[in-house]
Amino acid sequence: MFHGSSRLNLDSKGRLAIPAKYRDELVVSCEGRLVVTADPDHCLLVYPRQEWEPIQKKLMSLSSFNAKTRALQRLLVGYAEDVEMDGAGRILLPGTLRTYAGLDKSVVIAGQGNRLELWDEEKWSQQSAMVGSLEEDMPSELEGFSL
Amino acid sequence: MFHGSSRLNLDSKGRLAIPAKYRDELVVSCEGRLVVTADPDHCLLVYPRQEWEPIQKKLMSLSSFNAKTRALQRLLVGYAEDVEMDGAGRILLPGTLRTYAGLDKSVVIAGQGNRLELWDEEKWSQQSAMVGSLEEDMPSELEGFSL
DNA sequence: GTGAAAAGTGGGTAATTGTGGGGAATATTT
DNA sequence: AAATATTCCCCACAATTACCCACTTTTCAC
Repeated sequence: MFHGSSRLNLDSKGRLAIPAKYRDELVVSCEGRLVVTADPDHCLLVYPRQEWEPIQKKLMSLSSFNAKTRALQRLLVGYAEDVEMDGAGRILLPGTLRTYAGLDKSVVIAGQGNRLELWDEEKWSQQSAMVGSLEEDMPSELEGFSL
Repeated sequence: MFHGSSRLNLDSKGRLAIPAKYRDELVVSCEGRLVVTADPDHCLLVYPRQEWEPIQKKLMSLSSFNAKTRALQRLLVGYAEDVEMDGAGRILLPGTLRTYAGLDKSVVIAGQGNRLELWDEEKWSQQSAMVGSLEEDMPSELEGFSL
């Protein structure tokens, strides 16, 4: 399970050096074979390959006759790219994904359980600020849940 | 299962170079024999031939006494064309289909499980943006589903 | 503090992939 | 039958990517 975040830079070729704290786990769990895809909130999701596969399967098994579902399938599956870590523990982020998430240089990588998330630094700050007032409009799932 | 997308150009003759990452799979699964057809969302669908056949069978087995069904049959089956990859891994897109999907030069090809989708670049961006507010009106199928 | 190891950074080169077009062969139209 | 357009097969150039090596900075042990 991934957690914690780091601020780091993409290099001039659009490569991302995976922080050492995640690297070992990734090598063990999937030999550096990852899937990167787009998230509706305009960040990128990074999964070990075998974590991703059931998700894609599930997604594509949904009915095609609902516009929201189709849009979700197209986004998540359509953007999902296989990538592999190079000898130095880096991955090359495909241009389409970099564009989608507005990543240029300064990014934040954050562990989120079974996946990592990749944010443009600016967007990450806004996102952090957005939690705001937790009191209102919390979904009912959270009834009785305490931190 | 296909996934991931590329931005590429049709050449002046209306040919599409299938990206290398899909090419091998297509050669293995159907020796480059494909079926291209129209999608209600004004993109094109590209199936390996043996993936398409059961879909067409299923479609034509539906009752003809429903206007929506008839429209769907006419679109999908009526536009379906056989195409083959040439030596360089390219397919020639029939003019009718190119017109239907509004493809001129800049297109996006996206893997969607058992098929590929072909979009005019502009339309693809709009489509990506459409996921928008995930919170509202998600189909009940997605209850309890998490990424 | 000093040295050794690990992590982060940058770039060169070769191979693969994407793109464009020439021209022969085939089909379509007049 | 001639003229026109379409499709196919080929080659050539351009762009991108994979793979490798080298250097700098940080971290940690002693």
